[in-house]
Order: sequence, then structure tokens, then C-alpha cells
Amino acid sequence: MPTLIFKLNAHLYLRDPQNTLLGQKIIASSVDLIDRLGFEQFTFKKLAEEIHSTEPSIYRYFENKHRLLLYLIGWYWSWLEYRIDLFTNSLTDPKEKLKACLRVVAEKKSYDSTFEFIDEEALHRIVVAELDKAYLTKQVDNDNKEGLFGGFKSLCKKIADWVVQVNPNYPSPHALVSTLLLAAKQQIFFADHLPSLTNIGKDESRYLKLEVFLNTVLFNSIQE
Amino acid sequence: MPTLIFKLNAHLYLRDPQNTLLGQKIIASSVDLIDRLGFEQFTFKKLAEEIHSTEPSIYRYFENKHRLLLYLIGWYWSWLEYRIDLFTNSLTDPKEKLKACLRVVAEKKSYDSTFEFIDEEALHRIVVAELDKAYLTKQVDNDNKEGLFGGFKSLCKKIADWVVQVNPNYPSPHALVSTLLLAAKQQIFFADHLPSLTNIGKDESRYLKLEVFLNTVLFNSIQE
DNA sequence: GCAGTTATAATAGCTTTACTATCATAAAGG
DNA sequence: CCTTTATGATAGTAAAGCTATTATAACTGC
Repeated sequence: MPTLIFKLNAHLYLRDPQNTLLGQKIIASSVDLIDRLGFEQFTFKKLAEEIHSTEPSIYRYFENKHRLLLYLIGWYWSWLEYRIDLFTNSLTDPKEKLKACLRVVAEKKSYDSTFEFIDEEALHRIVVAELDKAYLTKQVDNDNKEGLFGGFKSLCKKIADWVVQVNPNYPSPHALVSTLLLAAKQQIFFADHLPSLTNIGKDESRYLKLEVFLNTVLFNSIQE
Repeated sequence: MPTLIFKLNAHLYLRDPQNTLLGQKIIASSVDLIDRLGFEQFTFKKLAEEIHSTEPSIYRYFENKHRLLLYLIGWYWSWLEYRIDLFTNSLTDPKEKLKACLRVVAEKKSYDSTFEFIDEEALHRIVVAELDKAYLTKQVDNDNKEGLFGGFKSLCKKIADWVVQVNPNYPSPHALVSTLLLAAKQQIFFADHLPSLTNIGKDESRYLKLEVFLNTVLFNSIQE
């Protein structure tokens, strides 16, 4: 299998971390560290210690830790869209595409050997716990101008287009899709920490329950 | 009209800010400052300057700025539930209650003179921009044990109960309600900053569009 | 094989944040 | 009037989030 690399928006980094050994170590270890410590407790200093490098070296790759988070999340959305493409490519019916898409969104995430130095399971936990912090900032408009949320927007557009194909009269395809994409991670978080806010449990059946929930909301909302 | 005061979980504060002049100034000014600066840039030092007090004095009311945020958000949910009660009290049909409830959730928020020193419009912007940061932390389980998310959970339960009354067979009432409550603020944020993720605009019609969106998703999802 | 560029490391330092400790003073309550 | 108790004033600490400087190693072109 050929090695794949996602081409992410160049404003996300100062030096492309995919091109160098140090860069790859930064990515791999930051996924691990943010997952373990949470984004607030994560610092470039701790990351530097972890990979036996130094703070200034990391700053040559990423302007600050917020950009690094945006990079990881951008990578996640690229990966998710890549997976969705994989499972919808052979389908023609937009309804079927949507179903396959929601399956990918809701499914349990595990290590994808196509991408060597990223632990997708940990990255998914990061998305669940930290995604909203990526855009809920005072610099959101500047970040958006630089295209730093391109991954999320691109995926949302793709799915919304299928919604429109199913029902051209449905008035809020983008709102519905962004709601569902966020609900997918919120419900996982609630199941783990605030269970009274969800009906999805902690056991392995959660992924199927989540998929059913997303399907119900989506298809009932857009029914012709 | 009698003056109302919400009784919030006592773990949210060290000294009840509603009882003293300094406490009220802390609340009023923190709403203003967090709204203007965002939660990250907001510090107790800046707040102290604003109200001509000192950092240690504020620390006597709130353990840290995260607790203060939880307090404000807890207050917001209490206020929203109070408003929902106000508009659903006279209704008997759970469908009608749900409709009235979604109207309150989606409506434009403006200053409520029942509560003197809180600017509900600014507080709503804070909820839109900062709510997720209240629970997306590594201490979420401890905070939850102390009951710091009681306001959100209480409201979610109340609405989910009405959903169950409308359709006792719907399998995910809590997931649906938490999704909708969060969607209400996410869509406002997207309309303001990432418009391609929503179909709700910037003009005054947004509140009605949001209400319609929430209604469609809710009632189509739970239809018998 | 040498000169020049470039990546990384090593070290230091600066400002701000988040928080604590100590002491003084003023107001409120019994 | 004496004593709690709230607030203010001041100082200080550890860590976070950067930046600057210099050294060294590696690789690049000639």
C-alpha cells in the first residue's frame, strides 16, 4: 500500500512536520501528551522533554500550542473525510452515502496503519475533548481567514451536498450536518463523564447506538 | 415584583457573591469582562482593577476563574429554566410545552430586570462562546461529583421528560435534548464566525430560523 | 574537501498568569 | 467597646508562554 500524506493548510505550521524526523516526533508525541494531560496542562516544554528536544526547536514548527491543536484537528478531519470517501465511493444513492458516512463518523476509531506516526484512537479522544477549543477563541475570525478550519468545513459541505440531493427542499442542511458532527463527539464525552445527558452507554454497544441516533435525527429531519 | 435570587450549588463559590456588594460587583463585572476579552484573556487581576478591588479579595469568593465561569453558566441555566417554567406553566400538552420551551431556548436574550446586576445578553454570549470549556476539562468528573453541572442536567431532564410524555418509545430523549441545547448555541456561534457551517444568518431573523430548525429536528425525530 | 547554508540544541531571560501569605484597617455585631 | 469578619495593600512564588543568542552538527553545492 502506498504511503499517504495529507496536504494540510500551510498556515497551520511554520515548518511542515511531516517532512522531518523531529516534526514526526512532535506530532506523534503531542497526540500522546495532549491525550494524557489535556490541552490546558500540555506545554511545549513538557513535549520537548518527552522527545528529548527543546522548546525553541518546537517553536520552529508551530507558532504556538493552539496552532498545533488546529493542525492535529485538521489532520483528523482530513482522515475522517478520507475514510468517508473510501466507504462511499462505490455508492451512488445519496441516502446510502449518508448512511455509510454516519457509520464512519460513529464507528470506534482504531489505529490506521496507513499513517504511521499517528495514533488515531488517541487523536479521536483529543477531538472529543478539545475540538471546541479550536474555534471557541477570540481569534476565530483571523484563524478562519487563514483557512485553518478548512477540514471541518470541507467535510460539512460534502455531507450537506448529499442531504440536498436527498431532499432539495430541506432548508438547513449545513446546520443539520454540523450539529450531527458535533453531537457525535459530545455524546461520547457525555457517556464517559456526564451520563445523564445521553442515552449512549460506556460499553461497546455505544458506537451502534450513536450511529442509530445520528441516523434517526438525520433521516427524520430531512424526510421529504 | 419580588426580587428573585437563584440558589446555586454552594460548591461553586467560597463566599456567596449574591450576599455582598463586592460579590455583586464581581459577578456583574466578570460578565462584562469575559464577554469582552474571552475567557482565556480574562484574569482575576484585570477583574480586580475593573472593580477597584484586589486579586486576593476575589479569591475569597471564587477558588479560581474556572469556578467563576461554572458559577455564571450555572446561573444562566437556572435563569433559562426559570423562563421555561414561566412559559410552560399554563400549558398541559407536552407537545405545546416543548414548543414553548424551544422558543425560549432560541429567542433573542435581553436584559431581564428581575435580576439587577446580571446582563443576560452578555451572559448569553458568554454561554455561546465558553460553555464547552466549562466541562471539557480533566477535572470534569470531580466537578460533576460536586454537582457543578446541576443546572444543565436539571434542564435537560425536565425537557427529556416532556419528550418521553410525547413518545414513550423514543430511545434517546436525553441525547436528543442535550444535542439540541448545544446546537442552539453552536449555530449562533457559527452564524457569527463560520457561516458555511450553518443556515442561520446574522440578521434578526436568526432567532426564528433557529427555533424552526430546533423544532424540525425535535418533532421529526420523536414522531410516533 | 571546503564554504556556506540550514536544522537542532543549549542556555538564558522576560512577561504574564495563577495563586498564596502576611499584615493592616475598617465596618458590623453582640 | 471589644471582637469578629470583610476588604485592602503589598509582596512573593512557580509555572507558562514566549524570544533571543550562540554553538554545533549535518547536509549541499562547488
